[in-house]
Amino acid sequence: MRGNLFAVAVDLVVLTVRRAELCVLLVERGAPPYAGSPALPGGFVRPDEDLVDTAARELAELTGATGRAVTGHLEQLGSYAAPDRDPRGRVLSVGYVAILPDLPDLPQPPAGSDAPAGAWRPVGPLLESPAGLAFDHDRILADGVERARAKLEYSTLAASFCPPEFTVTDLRRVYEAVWRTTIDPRNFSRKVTSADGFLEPTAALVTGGRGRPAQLFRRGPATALHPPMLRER
Amino acid sequence: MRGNLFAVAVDLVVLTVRRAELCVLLVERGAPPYAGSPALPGGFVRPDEDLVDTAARELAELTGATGRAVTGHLEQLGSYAAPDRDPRGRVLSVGYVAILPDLPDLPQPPAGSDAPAGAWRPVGPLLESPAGLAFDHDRILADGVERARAKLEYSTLAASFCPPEFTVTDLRRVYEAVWRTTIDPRNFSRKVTSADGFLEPTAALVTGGRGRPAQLFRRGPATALHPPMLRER
DNA sequence: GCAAAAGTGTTGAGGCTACACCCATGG
DNA sequence: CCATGGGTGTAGCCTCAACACTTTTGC
Repeated sequence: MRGNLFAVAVDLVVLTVRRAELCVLLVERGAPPYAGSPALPGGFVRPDEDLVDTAARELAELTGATGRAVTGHLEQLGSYAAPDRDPRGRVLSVGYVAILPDLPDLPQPPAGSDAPAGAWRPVGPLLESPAGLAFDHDRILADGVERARAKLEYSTLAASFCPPEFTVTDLRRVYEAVWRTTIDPRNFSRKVTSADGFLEPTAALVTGGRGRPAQLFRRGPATALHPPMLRER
Repeated sequence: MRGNLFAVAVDLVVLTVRRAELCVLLVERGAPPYAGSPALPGGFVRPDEDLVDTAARELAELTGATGRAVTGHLEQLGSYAAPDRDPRGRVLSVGYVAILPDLPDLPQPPAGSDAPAGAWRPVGPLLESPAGLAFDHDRILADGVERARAKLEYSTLAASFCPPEFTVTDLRRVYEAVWRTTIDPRNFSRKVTSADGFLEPTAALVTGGRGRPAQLFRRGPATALHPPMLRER
């Protein structure tokens, strides 16, 4: 074994859709380096943790997920270990992407936690003028967003942005927000309801809005989407 | 910064196609743990290296790439850090996938190197009865092969398995070997030659085989493949 | 000539886009 | 009644799988 050792951290790209925009959860750094700068939430891997355990623990701390099973998605994005990425020394950061439904009560820090409050920020401005985030988090964020955009095409990941029960329009708004595009509602509806295992109808309808009530769906067992949803080129 | 530190290694899944089979480059471990077992080639990250630099250095040592620019592909696969994956202590391994054309002179160790000789092994038996490899390399291998299989669908990665100039049949044999399937040669030819930026024709033809001589191509500038190549389901 | 491999033409099935049209609700 | 959003029908376009057919070589 060699003498050059690394601290290993996990940083999270937590994504959701709020008000028709793709948003990421950022925290403000309280200590140097980059004190006061916005950053991706993260922390060091503990002695007996595997990477995904660290990611899940961090996510639970952020969302205050005590018991409430968050219906989201969590996957490894990649590792970042440029020699000068952290002035304190050699730190390898493993990025994870988390997808959550829009939980209205999320940005409140759990009472008694030492974690700083997180805040949802639209990703658009962050990606266009990437000057703000600490460390190399601008790049991790960009890679995470690109991963999510790509996976909408050929997987059922979009349902992870939605609450347990949702309408076809809710799902379409996810695609439109993440891809920053518009999709024909009628063709979209036909496509996702006929894709095997994507959506399972419930008995309920949504009333209260204008217009005809919409069918409510739960996500089905499929994870891959065949044929894929096509993004415009 | 915390006191629990990791050694960080890079392990390579080096893939090629030989005799119509997808093969991986394995080495034999010379020292404990797992002395004598086959393993993925790899090594520790040096103090001033970024991860991809370590991967490229390891690959160059394996291929004896002194000057000869290898035309292949190298990309990060993911990180593996289960607490008990290495009996010596806490080791995080970053997997990389490398794609090379079939270089007939590869398994010879470069003279004077301390690296053990690598040997090409077909991946089929390794994936079907995964008992042989050291550490968690069976899983890293499986993940690397799955990455390569998936990327053939929507990228021009297959050309990285070929020498600088190749025929449409060479390219088709790559798909057939990696996917373990058969593809109609006539439809395949039309598809890849009409895909924008995938193949650039050269003036040369290949003679010497039976049948009509084939057009030689170089790889074009495209990296994405639209529309994708479809795998049977 | 014959086998083998490269490459072109054609046809039918199915997915996609675009849009006309109908359904069900709130005001 | 009418605006609004949910959902179905359908026509034209494009891609794909399948396969007949032509081209060009080695033997």
